[in-house]
Amino acid sequence: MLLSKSCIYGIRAALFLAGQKNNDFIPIREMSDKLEISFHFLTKILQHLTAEKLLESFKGPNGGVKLAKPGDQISLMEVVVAIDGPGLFTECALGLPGCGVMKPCPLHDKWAITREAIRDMMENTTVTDLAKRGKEFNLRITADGGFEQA
Amino acid sequence: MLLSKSCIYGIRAALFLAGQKNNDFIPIREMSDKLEISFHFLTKILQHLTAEKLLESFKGPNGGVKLAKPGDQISLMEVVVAIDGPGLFTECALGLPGCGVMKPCPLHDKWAITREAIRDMMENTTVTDLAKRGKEFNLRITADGGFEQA
DNA sequence: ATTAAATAAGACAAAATACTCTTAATACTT
DNA sequence: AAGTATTAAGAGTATTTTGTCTTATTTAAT
Repeated sequence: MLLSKSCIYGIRAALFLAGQKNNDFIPIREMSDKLEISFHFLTKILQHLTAEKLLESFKGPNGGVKLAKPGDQISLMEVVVAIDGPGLFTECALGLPGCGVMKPCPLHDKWAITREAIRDMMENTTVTDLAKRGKEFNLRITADGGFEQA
Repeated sequence: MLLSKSCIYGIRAALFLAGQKNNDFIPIREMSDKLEISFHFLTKILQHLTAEKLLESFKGPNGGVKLAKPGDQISLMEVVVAIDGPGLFTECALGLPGCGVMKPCPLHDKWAITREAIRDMMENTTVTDLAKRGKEFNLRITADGGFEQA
């Protein structure tokens, strides 16, 4: 699997936030309901994204989480790195430590190219890109619903 | 992580076999020693590859495993699919069931392109390709050693 | 036949990941 | 000040993945 489940949940949450009209605090409970993700689990993931400065949170009534900066300045890659770490974009496909141009594995060259394609795609895709697209075509952000229903 | 550890071990074992002079049965113990992989764990993985018809095995003295067909007819993708399943090449990056052109997620189009790049690379790379390259430049197939030392 | 060399199979253990629950802390409302 | 809505934190559980160990089975060599 390319991304961990935590990471996928984090991305879906970020898209949800990027799709909001104005960047108000949204309660995690609302997000967990609409995205069909366990509240406590999602909370932990969002806490982590808050610690990583991608989100801001606020306690108490009218509290919740929101994007810490405009969604068109948050790339997919940032979210992935924040949750799964940078491994996908840096590590050897065969898991050999220190694999690189100096000490490559047989797959190094080919994988380096493919890895860059993944990085390119994720670096050049912002959460706003995806949210806009999602709203325009009512694309799915949950198993069943469309983007707006979420 | 792109590939599971089991899958990585399976690939490294396949490269080891593809790098042999002649396609004789090689004892798993020899492979586990040289590749620095736990014997029993590697055994389980190779049993699986045998069940998937990518390897042949033989019991008893002078037994072991060998490639079931010429290494230039075994793509990296076959090994990956045999161990990790086809998910990497077919599934939605956001894990949404049934994501596709009919019911896409916001990432679908971009991921479909990247996914094809991964597939292309793995479909067009054979274990012999990698083994040849490994032998030519003595590339690493273990954490420390070169290809031949393995 | 006996022994030794090997894979096959499956139980078991450990570690990582995914998920749940409870309690604490914070902030708004009345 | 009290009550309520919310995130924060961390303990606890379940599942999956990874890894170990033991026993059975097959085959060759003597």
